[in-house]
Amino acid sequence: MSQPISIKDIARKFKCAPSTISRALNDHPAINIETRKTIQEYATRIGYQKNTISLSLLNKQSKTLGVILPTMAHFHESSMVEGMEKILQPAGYLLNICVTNESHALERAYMDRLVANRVDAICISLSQETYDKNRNDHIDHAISRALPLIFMDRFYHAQNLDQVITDDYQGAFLATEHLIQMGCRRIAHLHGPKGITVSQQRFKGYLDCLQKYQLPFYPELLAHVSFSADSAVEATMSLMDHQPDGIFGVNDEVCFGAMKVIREKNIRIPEEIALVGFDDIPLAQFAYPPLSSVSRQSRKIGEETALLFLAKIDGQQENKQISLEPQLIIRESSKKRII
Amino acid sequence: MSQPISIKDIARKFKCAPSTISRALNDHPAINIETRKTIQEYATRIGYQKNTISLSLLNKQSKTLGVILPTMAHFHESSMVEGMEKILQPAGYLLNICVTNESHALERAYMDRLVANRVDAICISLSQETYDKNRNDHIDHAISRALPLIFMDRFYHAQNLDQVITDDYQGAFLATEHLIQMGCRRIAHLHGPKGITVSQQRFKGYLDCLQKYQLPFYPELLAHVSFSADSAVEATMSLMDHQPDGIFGVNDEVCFGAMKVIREKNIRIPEEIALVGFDDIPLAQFAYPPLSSVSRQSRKIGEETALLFLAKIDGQQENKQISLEPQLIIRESSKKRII
DNA sequence: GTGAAAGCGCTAACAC
DNA sequence: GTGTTAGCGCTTTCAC
Repeated sequence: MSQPISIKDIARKFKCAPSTISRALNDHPAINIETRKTIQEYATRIGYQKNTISLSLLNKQSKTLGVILPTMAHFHESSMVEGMEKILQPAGYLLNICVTNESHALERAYMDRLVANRVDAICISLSQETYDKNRNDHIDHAISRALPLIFMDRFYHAQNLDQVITDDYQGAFLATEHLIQMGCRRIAHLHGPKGITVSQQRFKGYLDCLQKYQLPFYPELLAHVSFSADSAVEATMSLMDHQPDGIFGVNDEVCFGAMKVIREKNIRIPEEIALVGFDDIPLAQFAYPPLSSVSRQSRKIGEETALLFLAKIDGQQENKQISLEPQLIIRESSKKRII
Repeated sequence: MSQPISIKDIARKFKCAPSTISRALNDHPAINIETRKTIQEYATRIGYQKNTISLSLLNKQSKTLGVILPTMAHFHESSMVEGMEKILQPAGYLLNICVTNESHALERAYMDRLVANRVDAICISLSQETYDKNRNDHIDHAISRALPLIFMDRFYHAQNLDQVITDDYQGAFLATEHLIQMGCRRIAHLHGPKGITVSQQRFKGYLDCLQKYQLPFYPELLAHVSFSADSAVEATMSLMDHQPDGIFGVNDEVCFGAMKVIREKNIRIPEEIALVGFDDIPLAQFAYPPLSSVSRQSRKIGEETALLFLAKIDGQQENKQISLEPQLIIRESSKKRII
């Protein structure tokens, strides 16, 4: 493996000092303009690439962000990443992406590694295990390091930190309210994994909305699922014994699972059971029937996170909590024809 | 922003040389076992984290891989990444993920940046524009640098390089053959974006299969789509004028789009039109009716890429082409009841 | 206008 | 068993 070309190699070629080459390549005005051009040309020709590692060491900034995510294989997470890249690529930043698979141990390990790598900030969506076990020392540790830490999507209970989240509570409220307005009176909820804030907030929004409209909460109309369509099959089956006339699912995938079960029982959607999901994945409108959903602007979460980071390194001191408004998208799965 | 603790700080504390601290932290046998323990304990207590940047500079390896992808928001790509992480995290590698959005310019920019960052290898899934414009100098340049370069998923036409791909041709052949065996005689194809190898290979598999079974190829049964469900709507509409009795879609998303159009025309699936997609995304089995699909083991592509990289840095010289077998998953969307 | 030297944080070869 | 020194690739201050 041939060694990459260094500034010294070029200096030897031109019989001058490395510092001259450095200046020339950085367009330093002190260097003779012609010498500059010649050197720059030569450098590109032989394929010289600055070693940014040495610069990181020197400048104490790596121009790299750490991103820790519980998973990657959902539209929501990958959209967040795309949103971040959109803003950060032009700003010269690279992303170190780490998938924890909801494991606390991996989250810790990645956190340490990112710190060791001297990333300029860490953007994190906490793993379920971290919530479950309530083991936050790695988080507190990072905070005490004065390493910018931005919570994306899933928030962390602590005095004002930097966070960019969607208002899951409000989104759930909107979804439930819509079902009520469509005439549903026995609204079931496919509850996400316990302990995850996202699940809790959506459940809370659902509950509070029922209460506001003075509808009773039936515990038998609650079923737990993970975030997959698969997990919703059994859960929906169990709900079917209790005649729901509406279902609010913790995300769109579980609604796809529920719809399959409902169709197979020859129950009509939305006439007999109306459905609303969450996330508004691209396939939601291609469900049968097209699935109503709460959009949480996944891409925007990524963009806002990136902008928040840029503001921070630009000297912004105070921490900021950004909460994005969810948007209810109404499609056939919930359009009961009522007066 | 408080400076991170360095080995020098610890040395000052213990009134000894930095090298002693370095040795102690690395469990060097020469150091008194007790001193070692004391120093290690102290280091963890005050939250010392080795600066891996300086190590990268020293060892000329960054323990980081560059991953360049055209997009991130599809099951296939994000699964590949998850597969890579699964293998590479335990091996101590971090991933620099770059999304090109199918843009050649971004691909170049990212490539340069990754080289400048001295990543230990680059795993790339080429952008459409790179194929279209046939501008490969950035690729050739990387190759000439002796920087390990692994082509994932979308391959590069050149003498034996390292590549991990799925046999798209065979997958398409299987899908088409299955439709023929189900009695389809006028099989339409939703052709992916022009120029992309994946699209071309699938089209070729479809064509060759028709030929093998001596079925004519009807140009009017070909429609072009991007990889989204949305793009398939118009394309499928245009196909409907030509009475296809089967559709092979370039991926599952476009089949979701096609199915919506077909359902709205009250045409029965699979009786009148049978469908087969590609990728076997998790939602395929929750389509209405459940969608047959060719699985291309996305996660495994990532795993194999990671393993190939590990083998390479372990000294394996020859380049390797790994082609993963696609698997046809038959569901209701293509199960015509025939004798 | 250009060179020499120091230093970012760490390790390893070489002393003692 | 521990200290000294050099050096990874680059920039920058200070000379000249």
